Amino acid sequence: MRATQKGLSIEGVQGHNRQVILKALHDLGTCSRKDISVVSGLDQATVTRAIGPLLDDGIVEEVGLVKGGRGRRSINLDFSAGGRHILCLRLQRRSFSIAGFNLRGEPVEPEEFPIPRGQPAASTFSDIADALERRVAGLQQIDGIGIAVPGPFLERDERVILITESPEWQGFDLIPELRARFPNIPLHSTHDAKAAALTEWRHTAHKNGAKVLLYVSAGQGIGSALVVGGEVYRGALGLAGEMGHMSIKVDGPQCKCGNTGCLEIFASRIALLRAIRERATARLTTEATFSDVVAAYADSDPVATEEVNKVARYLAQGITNCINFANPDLIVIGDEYALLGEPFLDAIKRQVEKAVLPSVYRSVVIELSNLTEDTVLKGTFLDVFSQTYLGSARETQDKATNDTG
Amino acid sequence: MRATQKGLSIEGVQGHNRQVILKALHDLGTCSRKDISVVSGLDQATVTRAIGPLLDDGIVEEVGLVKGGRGRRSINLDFSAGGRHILCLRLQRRSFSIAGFNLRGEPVEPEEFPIPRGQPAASTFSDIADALERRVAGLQQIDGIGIAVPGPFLERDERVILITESPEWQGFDLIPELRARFPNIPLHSTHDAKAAALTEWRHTAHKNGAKVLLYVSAGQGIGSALVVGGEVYRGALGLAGEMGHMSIKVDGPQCKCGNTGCLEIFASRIALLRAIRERATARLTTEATFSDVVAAYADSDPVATEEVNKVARYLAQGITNCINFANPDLIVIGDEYALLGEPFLDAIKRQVEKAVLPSVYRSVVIELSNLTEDTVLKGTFLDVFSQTYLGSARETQDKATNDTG
DNA sequence: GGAATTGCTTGCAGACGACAATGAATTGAT
DNA sequence: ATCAATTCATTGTCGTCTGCAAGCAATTCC
Repeated sequence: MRATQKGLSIEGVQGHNRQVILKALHDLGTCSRKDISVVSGLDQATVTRAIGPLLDDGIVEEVGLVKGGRGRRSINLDFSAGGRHILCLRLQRRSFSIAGFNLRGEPVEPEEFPIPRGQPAASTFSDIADALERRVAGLQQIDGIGIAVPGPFLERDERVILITESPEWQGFDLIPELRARFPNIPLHSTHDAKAAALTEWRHTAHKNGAKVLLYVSAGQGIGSALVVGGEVYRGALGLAGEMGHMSIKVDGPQCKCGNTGCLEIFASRIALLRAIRERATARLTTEATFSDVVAAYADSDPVATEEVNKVARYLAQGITNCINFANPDLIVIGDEYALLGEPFLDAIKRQVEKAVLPSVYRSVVIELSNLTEDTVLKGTFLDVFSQTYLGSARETQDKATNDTG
Repeated sequence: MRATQKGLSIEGVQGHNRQVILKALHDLGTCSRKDISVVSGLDQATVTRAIGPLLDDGIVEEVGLVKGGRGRRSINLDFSAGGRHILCLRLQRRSFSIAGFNLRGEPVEPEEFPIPRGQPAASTFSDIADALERRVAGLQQIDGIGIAVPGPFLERDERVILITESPEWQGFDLIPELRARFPNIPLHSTHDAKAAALTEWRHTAHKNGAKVLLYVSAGQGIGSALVVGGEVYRGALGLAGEMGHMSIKVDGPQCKCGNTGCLEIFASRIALLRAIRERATARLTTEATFSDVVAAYADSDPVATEEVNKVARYLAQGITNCINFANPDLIVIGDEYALLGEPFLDAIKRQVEKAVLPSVYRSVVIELSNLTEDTVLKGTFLDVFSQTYLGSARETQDKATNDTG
């Protein structure tokens, strides 16, 4: 961190305050100039003057008058619903999803495309690029493209370094290729768990007043992300959050990553299904899917209960470790495992309660995600949106700041 | 994080830029107005105008002319060496240390006082308060007091929640008591590993260009702290960094903290000595101390080598987990274990190399601390200094901002 | 000793936000 | 129905602060 913080010139103040105002609008949602004035501490006049150009630029719009109260009704503001959009792509192992988002974060025509098994990266890339291209043509103005990729993702180099079970992408530089394809649109990439965490922050943590959110994405793999004060913690290379590869057993089995006893070996969906299929019963056969297990667990099937509880035990150990290291005050468990429901959550909570100091346990809330939208896609939008409009600098301070003023 | 960022008034700009300038001076060390102008991006004139009051207030002083070069010699600036001081206290289990620091971070007459074994907290408190009182009387002006405490420390409540092996302090509210004793001096408390990490950041990380430092304090206990861009990561309650209580063995022995298989059970000095004493030899008897082990390890004593290597294996596991979760680019191992030297470090590095992905291993530097000063005391100073002069807000934004302008 | 160089300081003008006053829209009491 | 009261938004004025440019200071090189 050599670069010292830059000083603020008098011109810089306006830009700074514009970002403050947009952040306030983003936090508050639909609100009046007065509201923004109050939370930002800026004068009403200053807010009015700052909003002006934002209206002209189609970033913010007036959305009618507020209802109740005495006196003049305030004019509600919100981010513009038309015109400017951010285009988001979520890459998964077997499919990819695309949606446009208006500046309010409302998705426009989300679509999902399958990726044929074993299809080479170049073909998939071509499918993706074509789908994006169609969207670019269809939307009025694209202010940014966001891409969420699975697995350990070296943000610095914008390269996925290992997608377990999916070697196709190895060596294919997706992000730079896409950037070359859309050279005029700022393109941001992120890790899917980090994106989902951001959505969870916005919808859950923020209203609880949480300061540090640990999001655990539990499903095929075990990923996680830490959100501190609204910003995702990325680490030096953007690799932070590989909770699945924290060992919970120093002398445990070898993992593909090189480590031994990784949480993922014990607690991923793959591990759970393997364990259950080994004990195949009439209900849960050797062909049992995760949905089958969810249903069986809900019905208190003994094998499902036992194996899911084992997973809960392991996951709780991983969570306990993260609590001791990162001290979050909210933990949200998302992805497929959220489907296991409250009994699963309770099993985790009971174990965590045993394993951390009482004063710490009291200070942390553990929940299952209950969002229905695609949190990864939405989080990808939030990431691009923050960087584009709210000035969340993610080090690579583009010199070509797109002139919003 | 309900509070939205505050906007900047035109007057606020000056204050903001003053902090930017002081940060630049803090980062650069002795330097000229021109140097500050360059790194901060502010006009030389602005720097000159900002420095004026700082000189008057005795925060900064001119320290002679710079040597080489053509043209007019620049006037070197540095923080003032006299006048203003910060008083720091480091509380340990068996002793406490006190030192004044001038604003350059140079300690003034460090002293260490023993804490008699079993002495009740009230008596120790009285000793501490008296010793501080003498310093307050002796130094010209005290701008702040910093206190570093060992063990899990609930910063929000300013209470130590569990000092292993030292129950005396349990229930005694040291920090509030001290604050009551020195009501006119801002008092800041921190966890010792976090303080040491700050010192390590300043002396090691900063010049390597590291972005995320993981400091591991390995000795009687295993603590740690993460420093991100110069700021210590504290978590929601200030409890972050309890690496010693991350489990490396889900089915391991029970720890006092409630968890099972905590790293501290396997890798603390206490564990190491117990293991060695159980295998007592002529050289390493049942009375062997840590120093004995260090000496024996240096001489390649087989028992010492074997047991220390075991500890290295465990510690490496903990470090690996932290790498996967926090993705630091520099790891410094400090406290007593640093005395074990390069062979110990190499053992750790070999193990970590096996357990993390190659591209990750290449991106992280692992070192032993080689600082000779008391890093905790110095870090306590840095913490208070940052909050007092550089505006590092640690949430509790005192309304009574002491007027430095 | 003068030109060139480099760093610090001063004069001036422009930008911007706070404050106060005005305008706009609405409620409720007379 | 009309007028005070209320509340939000907008406009005018003023003071502050920074950047720019010129000037001053100190030093080297010719």
